[in-house]
This record gives sequence, C-alpha cells and structure tokens, in this order.
Amino acid sequence: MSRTPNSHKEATHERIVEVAARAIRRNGCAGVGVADVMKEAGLTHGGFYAHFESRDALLVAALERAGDERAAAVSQIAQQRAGKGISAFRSLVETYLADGQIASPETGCPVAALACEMPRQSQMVREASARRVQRLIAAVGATLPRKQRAAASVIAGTLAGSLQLARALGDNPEGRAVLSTARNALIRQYDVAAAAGH
Amino acid sequence: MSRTPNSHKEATHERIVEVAARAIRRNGCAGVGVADVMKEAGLTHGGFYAHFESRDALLVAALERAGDERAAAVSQIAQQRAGKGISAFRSLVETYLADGQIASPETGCPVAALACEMPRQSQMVREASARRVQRLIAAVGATLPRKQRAAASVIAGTLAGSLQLARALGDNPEGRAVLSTARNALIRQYDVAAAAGH
DNA sequence: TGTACATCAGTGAACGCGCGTTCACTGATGTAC
DNA sequence: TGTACATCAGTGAACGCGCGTTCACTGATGTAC
Repeated sequence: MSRTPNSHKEATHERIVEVAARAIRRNGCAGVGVADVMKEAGLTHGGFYAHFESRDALLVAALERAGDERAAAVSQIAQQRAGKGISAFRSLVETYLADGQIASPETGCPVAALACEMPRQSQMVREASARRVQRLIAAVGATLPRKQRAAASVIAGTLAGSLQLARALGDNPEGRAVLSTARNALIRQYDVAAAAGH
Repeated sequence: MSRTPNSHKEATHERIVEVAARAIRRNGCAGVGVADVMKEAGLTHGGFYAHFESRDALLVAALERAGDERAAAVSQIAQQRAGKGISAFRSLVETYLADGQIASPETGCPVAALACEMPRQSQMVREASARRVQRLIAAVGATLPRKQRAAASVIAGTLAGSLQLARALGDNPEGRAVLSTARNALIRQYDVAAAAGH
C-alpha cells in the first residue's frame, strides 16, 4: 500500500515532534510556529497538515514528548547514581535543579518551562498540560517513602517554582543561589538518607 | 500650558496601566494587545503612543503596577490579621495560596502568573521581571525571623510554583488539594507561632 | 526484465486575519486680548 | 464680557508584517502486468 515504507513518514513525524518538544520549552506555546518547526525539521510548512490536524495538536504532541524525554533523562541519572548509594529523591532534586538548567530550558522539565501558560491554552492543550503536572507529582512521589508521599505536590511546586525564579533572575550568582538554596532545603527536609543522619 | 489639567491625561494613563496590569496576569505577556487594552480603558488604539513609547513599555508598567497592587493587598490583609495574633508569615501564605486564587490570576501575584514567560521577553521586560522576583523574595523574607531569612527564596519558589500547578490542574478538588498541601507544609515548617507550639 | 500506472510525502504560492505602529485630523478646553 | 487663537488628548484609517491554514501540483517510489 505505502510505497515509501511507513517508517519514512513516521521518521519525519518523529523529527517534527522532537523539534517541537524543544521549541515549546525554549520559546513557549506562543513561540511554536508551524513554519519554524517544519524548517528546523528540514521541511517546508505546507506539508505540516499531512502530519497534524492543527497547530494545537502539535503542541499536545510536543508536551507529551518533552515530558517523556525529561522523565527518561532524570530516571536514567537516578539509576546511575543509585549504584553510589545516592537516594532517588536526592538525584531527582539535584538533576531537576542543576545549575545548568537555568540556561537549558529546551531540554528541561516542560512544567517548569510552561506552567503559567497552561491555563491560557485551548482545551486540548490544557488537558495535556494537566496530565504532565499529574505525572510530575507522581514522579516525585515515587521517590518518597510512603509516609511522606503526600508532600509530593508541594515538592513538585517547589522544584518548578524555584527553577522558574532562578531563570527569571538569570544565569548568574543570584539565579544559581536560588537553586542551591532550594536543593539544600528540599534534601534536608525530605531526603531519607539525610533524615537518617547519613 | 496644559489646557486640560495634567490630572486628566494622568488619569487616563492610570486607567490604561490598571487595565494592562489585569490583562497581563489574565492573558500573559503575549495576550496583552494594544487595541484590546485601549478599548477596555474606553479609548481607541490610535492614542496609545501618546502614553507609551511602545507595547513593551506598557508591559513594564503593567508588571510594576501588578506587583505593587498585590503587595499592597497582601500587606493590608496581614495588618488586619495581626490584631488577631496571626503571624505575618501565616497571613502571607494563606493569602497567596487562597483557594480563590486559582480562578483569579488577574488580581494575584504577577510572578505566579508570568514567571515562566519572563526569560523569553525583551530586555526591558526581563529586567522589570527580575525586579519583581527580587521584591517577592524580599517580601517573604520580611515576614521571617532573621535566622530563617535565607529560606525566603525557596519559600517564594514554593508559593509561585504551587499556585501555578494548582491553576494548571484547575479550579477543582485536585487543584485545591495542591494549595492546601502547600499551605500546611509551609506553615508547619516556617511559621514562628507553629514552631513555638502555638 | 521492462514499461505504464497509482500512490502519496512533501512543495510552494496564496488566502485571510490580527496586530503593532504611524499619521493626518478633530474637537474640546483654556488663554490672550 | 466676549471673541479669536493655540494646545493637545484622543480618533480612525491605513501600513506592513507574520502566521495558521489551504490547495493544486510535483516527483520519487513501489506495483501490476
């Protein structure tokens, strides 16, 4: 049926989503342009609607992809560090709030990059956004012992909020101080190893 | 020199800034349209440039106005409650994270409404944004005893981040749960009265 | 093995629309005489 | 007191530009015979 194997169109589709997942974190929802994304994927804008029903559908796909990418990166680092006896919670906090994140929103958490824009999007994008927030909270909860799991949402809020304040202050000592203060406070308060006097 | 007393033009200017201060929190930076703001202020768009050099200059004024308004509202509530023996910190937390804030960004904190958009704005807007963030941190710090003042930035991050997550989840039990969890955690950890076993 | 054909991913011109900005003009109000 | 004038806040038409979306077309690839 398909002359070019499905894998070709699917590969192109993947490329568009990957570009959009970076663009939405770098430029915000309003900064994702159909023509720009297609160009960065090596295509012309006219072919876009063979891949997506609308620009909003692209935003949804970009949000999902960005969240998956980030979750995979964070859990990969946590696994590497687990061998060294570092708790999953501590790895999460140190990866999420790493100094390098100030200047690299395009590879960071989409919730931190987009949270305040979420309520202003179309319904389908808002729904995808809410799922991302739920998943961030769940990911934080998964690193906590049962007793502390109820704190997952505050911790998620602290992570996303602190990173945003640091970015607003800039990639300078002032911004980095916000991150280190947050890392220290979170680890002191919630890390099991720290609580055990480790 | 001026026929209509200065107070007339100044009153119009005030009105424009007030409308913009609400619009920027409701619709985001990209959602502040010159024509819309002027219309909501009862004017036509052509007169805009007699009041502001550019749209960006309006955003700067709107940010400053929004921050001033919110700071005044929060400190007014704190003063009322101070008579009842409620600490300034607790008042701040309960006002900032009130359930009603989920649905009312346009009268809330501009940092919570705009933080993730700040790094993407023009230089003059970024600078005004950074000042707002610094002022939020300072306002939190002013409610803390000296010993805990270093925690002001994490607390500010927790306030802004939790409110954003709640808004992204929506004005429903799920969103409100995020706020109440954050209020409880902050007051338990940082409120002087709570620490004194009050 | 070779030739004609069908499929379809991608192209590029064109559209309608909204928005920031400009500018010649209006009309109301205070001032000079 | 009254009349002509200057000032200037605000009007509304027009501009250029970017963007989402549409659509007729191309050209490469696989299939049928």
